[in-house]
Amino acid sequence: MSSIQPNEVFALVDCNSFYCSCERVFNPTLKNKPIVVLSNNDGCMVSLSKEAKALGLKMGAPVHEWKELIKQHNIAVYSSNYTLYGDLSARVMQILREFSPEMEIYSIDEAFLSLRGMSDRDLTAYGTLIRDTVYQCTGIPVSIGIGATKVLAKAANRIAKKQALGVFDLSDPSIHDEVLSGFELTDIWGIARRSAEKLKRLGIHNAKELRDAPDATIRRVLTIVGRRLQDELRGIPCMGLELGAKEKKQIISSRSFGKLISEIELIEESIASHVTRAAEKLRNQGLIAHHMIVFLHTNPFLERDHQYYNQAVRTFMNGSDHTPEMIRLGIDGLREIYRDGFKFKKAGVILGEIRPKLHQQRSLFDPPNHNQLDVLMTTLDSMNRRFGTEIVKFASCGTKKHWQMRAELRSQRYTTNWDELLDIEL
DNA sequence: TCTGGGGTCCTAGGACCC
DNA sequence: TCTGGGGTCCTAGGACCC
Repeated sequence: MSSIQPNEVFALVDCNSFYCSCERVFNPTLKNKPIVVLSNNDGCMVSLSKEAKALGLKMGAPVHEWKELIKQHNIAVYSSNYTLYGDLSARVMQILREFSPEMEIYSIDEAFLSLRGMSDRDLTAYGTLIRDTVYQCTGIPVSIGIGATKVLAKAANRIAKKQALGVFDLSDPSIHDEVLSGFELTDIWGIARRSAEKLKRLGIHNAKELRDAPDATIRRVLTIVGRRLQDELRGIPCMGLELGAKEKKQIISSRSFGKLISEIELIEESIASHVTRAAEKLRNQGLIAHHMIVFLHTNPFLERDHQYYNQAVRTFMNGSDHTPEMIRLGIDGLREIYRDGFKFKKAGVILGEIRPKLHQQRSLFDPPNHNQLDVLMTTLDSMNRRFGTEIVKFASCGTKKHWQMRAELRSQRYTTNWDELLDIEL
Protein backbone atom coordinates (compact mmCIF):
# COMPACT_ATOMS: atom_id res chain seq x y z
CA MET A 1 0.00 0.00 0.00
CA SER A 2 2.91 2.21 -0.63
CA SER A 3 2.35 4.62 -3.49
CA ILE A 4 4.83 7.10 -4.86
CA GLN A 5 3.60 10.61 -5.57
CA PRO A 6 5.31 13.15 -7.82
CA ASN A 7 7.00 16.11 -6.13
CA GLU A 8 7.00 14.38 -2.81
CA VAL A 9 8.59 15.98 0.23
CA PHE A 10 9.14 13.86 3.32
CA ALA A 11 9.76 14.86 6.89
CA LEU A 12 11.22 12.27 9.22
CA VAL A 13 10.40 12.98 12.84
CA ASP A 14 12.57 11.01 15.26
CA CYS A 15 12.41 11.18 19.05
CA ASN A 16 15.77 11.91 20.66
CA SER A 17 17.07 9.06 22.84
CA PHE A 18 13.47 7.98 23.09
CA TYR A 19 13.50 5.54 26.04
CA CYS A 20 15.73 7.87 28.06
CA SER A 21 13.47 10.82 27.25
CA CYS A 22 10.46 8.80 28.45
CA GLU A 23 12.15 8.15 31.78
CA ARG A 24 12.79 11.88 32.07
CA VAL A 25 9.18 12.77 31.47
CA PHE A 26 8.24 11.08 34.73
CA ASN A 27 11.39 12.00 36.57
CA PRO A 28 12.46 15.54 35.67
CA THR A 29 15.43 15.39 38.05
CA LEU A 30 17.08 13.29 35.34
CA LYS A 31 17.23 16.27 33.04
CA ASN A 32 20.76 16.92 31.73
CA LYS A 33 22.03 13.80 33.52
CA PRO A 34 23.49 10.74 31.83
CA ILE A 35 20.94 7.90 31.50
CA VAL A 36 20.98 4.50 29.88
CA VAL A 37 18.09 2.10 29.32
CA LEU A 38 18.85 -1.60 29.04
CA SER A 39 17.57 -4.28 26.71
CA ASN A 40 14.90 -6.72 27.79
CA ASN A 41 17.24 -8.86 29.77
CA ASP A 42 19.31 -6.11 31.29
CA GLY A 43 21.99 -7.23 28.87
CA CYS A 44 22.81 -4.40 26.50
CA MET A 45 22.37 -0.67 26.51
CA VAL A 46 19.69 0.16 23.96
CA SER A 47 19.08 3.83 24.64
CA LEU A 48 21.59 6.44 25.76
CA SER A 49 21.03 10.07 26.62
CA LYS A 50 23.43 12.45 24.94
CA GLU A 51 25.23 12.96 28.25
CA ALA A 52 25.81 9.18 28.43
CA LYS A 53 27.09 9.13 24.84
CA ALA A 54 29.46 11.98 25.66
CA LEU A 55 30.98 9.84 28.42
CA GLY A 56 31.88 7.23 25.84
CA LEU A 57 29.11 4.65 26.34
CA LYS A 58 28.13 2.87 23.16
CA MET A 59 24.70 1.88 21.90
CA GLY A 60 24.22 -1.88 21.95
CA ALA A 61 27.23 -2.59 24.15
CA PRO A 62 26.88 -5.13 26.98
CA VAL A 63 26.36 -3.18 30.18
CA HIS A 64 28.65 -5.44 32.23
CA GLU A 65 31.63 -4.19 30.24
CA TRP A 66 30.95 -0.64 31.38
CA LYS A 67 30.21 -1.09 35.04
CA GLU A 68 33.18 0.97 36.17
CA LEU A 69 32.37 3.98 34.05
CA ILE A 70 28.72 3.81 35.04
CA LYS A 71 29.64 3.79 38.70
CA GLN A 72 32.24 6.49 38.31
CA HIS A 73 29.82 8.95 36.74
CA ASN A 74 26.66 8.02 38.65
CA ILE A 75 24.91 7.16 35.43
CA ALA A 76 21.23 6.34 35.93
CA VAL A 77 20.44 2.83 34.66
CA TYR A 78 16.94 1.61 33.85
CA SER A 79 15.45 -1.66 32.69
CA SER A 80 13.12 -1.18 29.76
CA ASN A 81 9.55 -0.25 30.53
CA TYR A 82 7.84 -0.93 27.22
CA THR A 83 4.36 -0.23 28.47
CA LEU A 84 5.38 3.30 29.34
CA TYR A 85 7.28 3.84 26.08
CA GLY A 86 4.40 2.50 23.98
CA ASP A 87 2.00 4.84 25.69
CA LEU A 88 4.15 7.93 25.19
CA SER A 89 4.78 6.91 21.60
CA ALA A 90 1.05 6.85 20.89
CA ARG A 91 0.72 10.38 22.27
CA VAL A 92 3.56 11.68 20.12
CA MET A 93 2.07 10.05 17.01
CA GLN A 94 -1.34 11.49 17.74
CA ILE A 95 0.10 15.00 17.76
CA LEU A 96 2.15 14.43 14.60
CA ARG A 97 -0.96 13.32 12.77
CA GLU A 98 -2.34 16.84 13.04
CA PHE A 99 0.50 18.20 10.95
CA SER A 100 -0.02 16.11 7.83
CA PRO A 101 -2.85 14.11 6.29
CA GLU A 102 -0.38 11.39 5.32
CA MET A 103 1.82 9.78 7.89
CA GLU A 104 3.66 6.51 8.29
CA ILE A 105 4.55 5.32 11.77
CA TYR A 106 7.87 3.70 11.06
CA SER A 107 8.85 2.55 14.55
CA ILE A 108 8.08 3.25 18.17
CA ASP A 109 9.97 6.54 17.97
CA GLU A 110 9.88 7.58 14.31
CA ALA A 111 7.34 8.72 11.76
CA PHE A 112 7.48 9.95 8.18
CA LEU A 113 5.13 12.79 7.26
CA SER A 114 4.32 13.87 3.74
CA LEU A 115 4.83 17.62 3.27
CA ARG A 116 3.80 17.47 -0.38
CA GLY A 117 2.26 20.70 -1.60
CA MET A 118 3.85 22.74 1.15
CA SER A 119 7.02 23.67 -0.70
CA ASP A 120 5.92 27.30 -0.93
CA ARG A 121 6.15 27.44 2.86
CA ASP A 122 9.28 27.73 4.91
CA LEU A 123 9.72 24.05 5.69
CA THR A 124 12.28 24.69 8.41
CA ALA A 125 9.80 26.94 10.18
CA TYR A 126 7.07 24.31 9.82
CA GLY A 127 9.41 21.66 11.23
CA THR A 128 10.20 23.90 14.16
CA LEU A 129 6.50 24.31 14.85
CA ILE A 130 6.05 20.52 14.86
CA ARG A 131 9.02 20.09 17.14
CA ASP A 132 7.88 22.72 19.63
CA THR A 133 4.32 21.38 19.72
CA VAL A 134 5.41 17.80 20.40
CA TYR A 135 7.69 18.94 23.18
CA GLN A 136 5.09 21.15 24.74
CA CYS A 137 2.40 18.45 24.72
CA THR A 138 4.47 15.40 25.70
CA GLY A 139 7.84 16.52 27.02
CA ILE A 140 9.56 14.42 24.36
CA PRO A 141 12.25 16.19 22.29
CA VAL A 142 12.30 15.29 18.58
CA SER A 143 14.54 16.01 15.61
CA ILE A 144 13.21 16.56 12.11
CA GLY A 145 14.85 15.97 8.75
CA ILE A 146 13.28 17.05 5.47
CA GLY A 147 14.09 15.75 1.98
CA ALA A 148 12.71 14.69 -1.39
CA THR A 149 13.03 10.98 -0.56
CA LYS A 150 12.90 8.92 2.59
CA VAL A 151 16.64 8.26 2.44
CA LEU A 152 17.36 11.98 2.11
CA ALA A 153 14.94 12.80 4.94
CA LYS A 154 16.75 10.23 7.09
CA ALA A 155 20.08 11.84 6.23
CA ALA A 156 18.70 15.29 7.01
CA ASN A 157 17.44 13.98 10.31
CA ARG A 158 20.92 12.84 11.22
CA ILE A 159 22.21 16.34 10.65
CA ALA A 160 19.29 17.86 12.57
CA LYS A 161 20.21 15.72 15.58
CA LYS A 162 23.59 17.43 15.78
CA GLN A 163 22.24 20.95 15.57
CA ALA A 164 20.68 23.06 18.29
CA LEU A 165 17.67 23.88 16.13
CA GLY A 166 16.81 20.20 15.69
CA VAL A 167 15.38 20.72 12.19
CA PHE A 168 17.28 20.36 8.93
CA ASP A 169 15.87 20.89 5.45
CA LEU A 170 17.67 19.04 2.66
CA SER A 171 14.99 19.58 0.04
CA ASP A 172 17.14 22.04 -1.95
CA PRO A 173 19.36 19.95 -4.33
CA SER A 174 21.97 22.71 -4.56
CA ILE A 175 23.35 21.78 -1.14
CA HIS A 176 23.44 18.01 -1.81
CA ASP A 177 27.02 17.77 -3.05
CA GLU A 178 28.40 19.43 0.01
CA VAL A 179 26.21 17.58 2.49
CA LEU A 180 26.53 14.13 0.93
CA SER A 181 30.29 14.27 0.48
CA GLY A 182 30.60 14.69 4.24
CA PHE A 183 28.25 11.78 4.89
CA GLU A 184 29.76 8.44 5.87
CA LEU A 185 28.52 5.29 4.19
CA THR A 186 27.36 3.57 7.36
CA ASP A 187 25.37 6.66 8.29
CA ILE A 188 23.17 6.12 5.24
CA TRP A 189 19.88 4.38 5.99
CA GLY A 190 20.25 0.87 4.60
CA ILE A 191 24.04 0.70 4.54
CA ALA A 192 25.74 -1.10 7.39
CA ARG A 193 29.19 -2.58 7.92
CA ARG A 194 29.08 -5.34 5.31
CA SER A 195 27.89 -3.15 2.46
CA ALA A 196 30.24 -0.32 3.45
CA GLU A 197 33.20 -2.73 3.26
CA LYS A 198 32.21 -3.81 -0.23
CA LEU A 199 31.84 -0.20 -1.38
CA LYS A 200 35.17 0.89 0.09
CA ARG A 201 36.90 -1.86 -1.82
CA LEU A 202 35.55 -0.17 -4.95
CA GLY A 203 36.86 3.20 -3.86
CA ILE A 204 33.46 4.53 -2.76
CA HIS A 205 33.77 6.26 0.59
CA ASN A 206 30.83 8.59 1.15
CA ALA A 207 27.21 9.20 0.19
CA LYS A 208 28.07 11.47 -2.73
CA GLU A 209 30.39 8.87 -4.25
CA LEU A 210 27.71 6.21 -3.85
CA ARG A 211 25.14 8.47 -5.48
CA ASP A 212 27.43 9.09 -8.46
CA ALA A 213 28.74 5.54 -8.89
CA PRO A 214 27.78 3.57 -12.03
CA ASP A 215 24.34 1.95 -11.67
CA ALA A 216 25.52 -1.46 -12.84
CA THR A 217 28.33 -1.59 -10.27
CA ILE A 218 25.96 -0.88 -7.43
CA ARG A 219 23.41 -3.34 -8.77
CA ARG A 220 26.10 -6.02 -8.82
CA VAL A 221 27.53 -5.53 -5.33
CA LEU A 222 24.47 -4.36 -3.39
CA THR A 223 21.65 -5.96 -5.42
CA ILE A 224 18.45 -4.20 -6.24
CA VAL A 225 18.25 -2.88 -2.69
CA GLY A 226 21.42 -0.84 -3.17
CA ARG A 227 20.29 0.41 -6.55
CA ARG A 228 17.07 1.77 -5.09
CA LEU A 229 19.02 3.43 -2.33
CA GLN A 230 21.25 5.07 -4.91
CA ASP A 231 18.24 6.53 -6.69
CA GLU A 232 16.85 7.77 -3.40
CA LEU A 233 20.14 9.62 -2.82
CA ARG A 234 19.66 11.24 -6.23
CA GLY A 235 16.27 12.50 -5.15
CA ILE A 236 14.31 9.93 -7.14
CA PRO A 237 11.80 8.39 -4.74
CA CYS A 238 11.62 4.58 -4.73
CA MET A 239 9.91 4.23 -1.39
CA GLY A 240 6.50 5.70 -0.73
CA LEU A 241 4.69 6.16 2.55
CA GLU A 242 3.18 3.01 4.02
CA LEU A 243 -0.21 4.30 5.02
CA GLY A 244 -2.24 2.22 7.42
CA ALA A 245 -1.00 -0.68 9.46
CA LYS A 246 1.20 -3.12 7.65
CA GLU A 247 0.10 -6.72 7.77
CA LYS A 248 2.39 -8.81 9.89
CA LYS A 249 4.10 -11.74 8.22
CA GLN A 250 5.37 -13.40 11.33
CA ILE A 251 5.10 -13.12 15.08
CA ILE A 252 8.04 -14.04 17.25
CA SER A 253 8.30 -14.68 20.94
CA SER A 254 11.67 -15.67 22.34
CA ARG A 255 13.98 -14.98 25.24
CA SER A 256 17.38 -15.92 26.48
CA PHE A 257 17.30 -17.96 29.67
CA GLY A 258 18.47 -16.37 32.90
CA LYS A 259 21.07 -19.11 33.18
CA LEU A 260 22.13 -22.01 31.01
CA ILE A 261 19.57 -24.82 31.13
CA SER A 262 19.74 -28.51 30.25
CA GLU A 263 16.48 -29.91 31.63
CA ILE A 264 13.77 -30.41 29.06
CA GLU A 265 11.01 -29.84 31.62
CA LEU A 266 12.12 -26.23 32.11
CA ILE A 267 12.49 -25.62 28.40
CA GLU A 268 8.98 -26.99 27.87
CA GLU A 269 7.68 -24.39 30.30
CA SER A 270 9.44 -21.62 28.41
CA ILE A 271 8.05 -22.83 25.08
CA ALA A 272 4.55 -23.00 26.53
CA SER A 273 4.94 -19.43 27.76
CA HIS A 274 6.23 -18.19 24.42
CA VAL A 275 3.39 -19.88 22.58
CA THR A 276 0.94 -18.27 25.00
CA ARG A 277 2.38 -14.82 24.36
CA ALA A 278 2.52 -15.27 20.60
CA ALA A 279 -1.06 -16.57 20.51
CA GLU A 280 -2.22 -13.54 22.50
CA LYS A 281 -0.55 -11.25 19.98
CA LEU A 282 -2.33 -13.12 17.19
CA ARG A 283 -5.75 -12.78 18.77
CA ASN A 284 -5.19 -9.12 19.63
CA GLN A 285 -4.76 -8.44 15.94
CA GLY A 286 -7.52 -10.77 14.79
CA LEU A 287 -5.11 -13.10 13.03
CA ILE A 288 -4.48 -16.82 12.72
CA ALA A 289 -1.22 -18.62 11.95
CA HIS A 290 -0.75 -21.63 9.70
CA HIS A 291 2.61 -22.74 10.94
CA MET A 292 4.90 -22.48 13.90
CA ILE A 293 8.65 -22.84 14.15
CA VAL A 294 10.06 -23.91 17.52
CA PHE A 295 13.75 -23.21 17.99
CA LEU A 296 16.35 -23.90 20.63
CA HIS A 297 20.04 -23.13 20.86
CA THR A 298 23.14 -23.04 23.03
CA ASN A 299 25.14 -19.89 23.76
CA PRO A 300 27.19 -18.99 20.67
CA PHE A 301 29.34 -16.65 22.74
CA LEU A 302 30.76 -19.61 24.65
CA GLU A 303 32.87 -20.79 21.78
CA ARG A 304 34.46 -23.62 23.75
CA ASP A 305 31.13 -25.24 24.58
CA HIS A 306 29.54 -27.75 22.25
CA GLN A 307 27.13 -25.80 20.11
CA TYR A 308 23.70 -26.91 18.98
CA TYR A 309 20.99 -25.13 17.05
CA ASN A 310 17.84 -26.68 15.72
CA GLN A 311 14.29 -25.92 14.83
CA ALA A 312 11.11 -27.86 14.21
CA VAL A 313 8.11 -26.84 12.14
CA ARG A 314 4.51 -27.66 12.98
CA THR A 315 1.53 -26.76 10.84
CA PHE A 316 -2.06 -25.84 11.61
CA MET A 317 -3.99 -27.07 8.62
CA ASN A 318 -6.72 -24.44 8.78
CA GLY A 319 -4.85 -21.91 10.86
CA SER A 320 -5.10 -21.48 14.59
CA ASP A 321 -5.16 -18.94 17.38
CA HIS A 322 -6.05 -21.42 20.12
CA THR A 323 -3.42 -21.48 22.84
CA PRO A 324 -3.92 -25.09 24.03
CA GLU A 325 -3.62 -26.57 20.57
CA MET A 326 -0.58 -24.44 19.85
CA ILE A 327 1.12 -25.35 23.12
CA ARG A 328 0.57 -29.03 22.38
CA LEU A 329 2.27 -28.78 19.00
CA GLY A 330 4.95 -26.47 20.36
CA ILE A 331 6.02 -28.95 22.99
CA ASP A 332 5.82 -31.74 20.45
CA GLY A 333 8.24 -29.79 18.24
CA LEU A 334 10.56 -29.11 21.13
CA ARG A 335 10.76 -32.80 22.01
CA GLU A 336 11.81 -33.51 18.46
CA ILE A 337 14.78 -31.13 18.54
CA TYR A 338 15.83 -31.39 22.18
CA ARG A 339 19.16 -33.15 22.76
CA ASP A 340 20.47 -34.32 26.08
CA GLY A 341 23.81 -33.04 27.30
CA PHE A 342 23.82 -29.49 25.97
CA LYS A 343 23.59 -26.27 27.96
CA PHE A 344 20.90 -24.22 26.29
CA LYS A 345 20.74 -20.44 26.20
CA LYS A 346 17.64 -19.48 24.29
CA ALA A 347 14.36 -20.85 22.98
CA GLY A 348 11.38 -19.41 21.23
CA VAL A 349 8.63 -19.73 18.65
CA ILE A 350 7.91 -18.04 15.34
CA LEU A 351 4.39 -18.02 13.94
CA GLY A 352 4.14 -17.80 10.17
CA GLU A 353 1.68 -17.76 7.22
CA ILE A 354 -0.40 -15.29 9.15
CA ARG A 355 -3.78 -14.26 7.81
CA PRO A 356 -6.92 -12.55 9.07
CA LYS A 357 -9.11 -14.86 11.13
CA LEU A 358 -12.12 -13.65 9.14
CA HIS A 359 -10.88 -15.66 6.18
CA GLN A 360 -10.34 -18.84 8.20
CA GLN A 361 -11.40 -21.99 6.40
CA ARG A 362 -13.37 -24.36 8.54
CA SER A 363 -13.08 -28.05 7.86
CA LEU A 364 -15.05 -31.19 8.52
CA PHE A 365 -12.31 -32.29 10.84
CA ASP A 366 -12.45 -29.31 13.17
CA PRO A 367 -13.18 -30.38 16.69
CA PRO A 368 -16.92 -29.98 17.39
CA ASN A 369 -16.15 -27.55 20.18
CA HIS A 370 -14.23 -25.19 17.93
CA ASN A 371 -16.52 -22.25 18.62
CA GLN A 372 -16.45 -22.92 22.32
CA LEU A 373 -12.67 -22.72 22.19
CA ASP A 374 -12.99 -19.31 20.55
CA VAL A 375 -15.17 -18.19 23.42
CA LEU A 376 -12.73 -19.64 25.92
CA MET A 377 -9.84 -17.72 24.37
CA THR A 378 -11.80 -14.47 24.32
CA THR A 379 -12.74 -14.91 27.96
CA LEU A 380 -9.17 -15.71 28.91
CA ASP A 381 -7.85 -12.63 27.13
CA SER A 382 -10.36 -10.31 28.71
CA MET A 383 -9.67 -11.67 32.19
CA ASN A 384 -5.95 -11.24 31.74
CA ARG A 385 -6.51 -7.76 30.40
CA ARG A 386 -8.72 -6.81 33.27
CA PHE A 387 -6.97 -8.45 36.18
CA GLY A 388 -3.40 -8.43 34.99
CA THR A 389 -1.27 -10.56 32.72
CA GLU A 390 -1.18 -14.25 33.57
CA ILE A 391 -3.96 -14.10 36.12
CA VAL A 392 -5.23 -17.14 34.23
CA LYS A 393 -2.77 -19.29 32.37
CA PHE A 394 -1.94 -22.81 31.30
CA ALA A 395 -0.28 -25.18 33.72
CA SER A 396 2.33 -26.14 31.16
CA CYS A 397 3.81 -22.65 31.44
CA GLY A 398 4.99 -23.54 34.93
CA THR A 399 4.80 -21.46 38.05
CA LYS A 400 8.38 -21.18 39.24
CA LYS A 401 9.92 -20.04 35.96
CA HIS A 402 13.44 -21.15 36.70
CA TRP A 403 14.23 -20.56 33.06
CA GLN A 404 13.19 -16.95 33.12
CA MET A 405 15.47 -14.02 32.46
CA ARG A 406 17.69 -12.53 35.04
CA ALA A 407 15.77 -9.30 34.86
CA GLU A 408 12.95 -11.01 36.75
CA LEU A 409 15.08 -13.00 39.15
CA ARG A 410 17.48 -10.21 39.61
CA SER A 411 15.07 -7.41 40.22
CA GLN A 412 15.73 -7.45 43.96
CA ARG A 413 19.46 -7.57 43.47
CA TYR A 414 19.18 -4.92 40.81
CA THR A 415 18.08 -2.28 43.22
CA THR A 416 20.54 -3.31 45.88
CA ASN A 417 23.48 -3.72 43.54
CA TRP A 418 22.89 -0.63 41.55
CA ASP A 419 21.47 1.56 44.24
CA GLU A 420 24.43 3.87 44.26
CA LEU A 421 24.37 4.14 40.50
CA LEU A 422 20.85 5.48 40.65
CA ASP A 423 21.91 8.14 43.14
CA ILE A 424 19.51 10.87 42.05
CA GLU A 425 20.04 14.26 43.61
CA LEU A 426 16.81 15.98 44.44
C1' DT B 1 29.26 -14.43 35.85
C1' DC B 2 27.07 -11.03 32.58
C1' DT B 3 26.42 -10.30 25.22
C1' DG B 4 18.19 -8.14 23.43
C1' DG B 5 14.18 -9.07 20.87
C1' DG B 6 11.26 -8.47 16.94
C1' DG B 7 10.98 -7.65 12.36
C1' DT B 8 11.68 -7.25 6.76
C1' DC B 9 13.57 -8.15 2.21
C1' DC B 10 16.60 -10.34 -1.21
C1' DT B 11 19.43 -14.01 -3.37
C1' DA B 12 21.52 -18.39 -4.39
C1' DG B 13 21.05 -22.95 -4.93
C1' DG B 14 18.77 -27.42 -4.69
C1' DA B 15 14.80 -30.25 -5.89
C1' DC B 16 11.59 -31.14 -8.98
C1' DC B 17 8.82 -30.90 -13.22
C1' DC B 18 7.96 -31.29 -18.20
C1' DT C 1 35.85 -30.55 -22.89
C1' DC C 2 31.36 -29.66 -20.92
C1' DT C 3 25.69 -31.06 -24.42
C1' DG C 4 18.54 -29.54 -22.72
C1' DG C 5 16.59 -25.87 -20.91
C1' DG C 6 13.19 -23.31 -18.82
C1' DG C 7 10.23 -22.82 -15.10
C1' DT C 8 8.59 -23.01 -10.12
C1' DC C 9 8.89 -23.72 -5.36
C1' DC C 10 11.29 -23.95 -1.14
C1' DT C 11 14.84 -23.00 2.20
C1' DA C 12 19.00 -21.23 4.26
C1' DG C 13 21.51 -17.50 4.93
C1' DG C 14 22.93 -12.68 4.46
C1' DA C 15 22.03 -8.02 5.41
C1' DC C 16 19.64 -4.53 7.30
C1' DC C 17 16.40 -1.89 10.48
C1' DC C 18 14.74 -0.12 15.27
